[in-house]
Amino acid sequence: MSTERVDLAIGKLRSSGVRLTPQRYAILSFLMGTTSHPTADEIYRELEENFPNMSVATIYNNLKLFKEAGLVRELTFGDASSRFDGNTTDHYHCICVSCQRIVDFPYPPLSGLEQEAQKTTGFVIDSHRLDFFGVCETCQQEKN
Amino acid sequence: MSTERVDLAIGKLRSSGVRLTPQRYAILSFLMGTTSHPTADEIYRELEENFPNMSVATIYNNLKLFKEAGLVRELTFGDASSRFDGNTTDHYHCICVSCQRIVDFPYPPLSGLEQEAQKTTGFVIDSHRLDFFGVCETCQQEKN
DNA sequence: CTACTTGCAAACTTTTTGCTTGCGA
DNA sequence: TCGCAAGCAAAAAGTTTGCAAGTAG
Repeated sequence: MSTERVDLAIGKLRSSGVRLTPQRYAILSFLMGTTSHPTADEIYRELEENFPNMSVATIYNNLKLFKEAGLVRELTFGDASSRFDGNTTDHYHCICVSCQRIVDFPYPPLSGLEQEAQKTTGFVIDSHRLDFFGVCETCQQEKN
Repeated sequence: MSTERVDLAIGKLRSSGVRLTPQRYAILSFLMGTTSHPTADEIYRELEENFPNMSVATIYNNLKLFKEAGLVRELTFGDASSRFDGNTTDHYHCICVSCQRIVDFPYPPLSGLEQEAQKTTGFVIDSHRLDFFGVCETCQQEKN
């Protein structure tokens, strides 16, 4: 992918006093350039080659920073570590219960349902998350 | 709440060779009788009074058992430990981003959307989870 | 130059596991 | 009695924190 979106995001960060370091750039650009929804550890191993001395703490620090800046989303499931999604456009997720793969499901947000939930519960809702669980195509074939 | 639903659930368990112990019964009946979506530790502290010697491992073992039997659902969020829901009827959740409270939002399942996701992603979907994030009524008032 | 960041290691939290004793059926 | 379950403690896994040294702006 082009570096444009990454540079734009980094620019946004820098305007609020955040510094640009090679590690930070690498983490963000890896996340924004993949649809694999990696764990912190997967990011760590991916970047290890280029940053042999990088520590996991740096990964976590930056993921937290990106999350707070709204550049990245954290996805958690019961039986595993958090996964991170550098795609913040509208979409939901399908999770394979067999191989844990996460696949994007692009779909317009359920705004009507948010309003419904507001009415029913009295909450002021500002976001929602929808995950589907099932078996991916690859794992379906392996069953044969 | 009445113990009927609990007894029914326990009966279902027992028919598959699972024994009824006082701890097991207490954990399940507490979960089925609350809408507070407690963590394992909260369950532990709640039952501590009646079972001073109970260990956390017992809580976890039983929660796992209940989950596998479909009597209980596990809810996970990024920044905290798992929460457990003894209500397995159709509903979604609203999570307060301020006080972390979880409130049920009864709503018929989005079966149409499951089919849509199947078509788009090639998954065979068998369930989904929908969470709304926002501010609950109590926390809205505290802001004033 | 001076904070912000990194790297490192230790600490912490949550959950799981191994093993012995206890107890439900 | 027999085998599942509880209790206990230690281990595992993921994430956070404190601090010294490095570096971006």
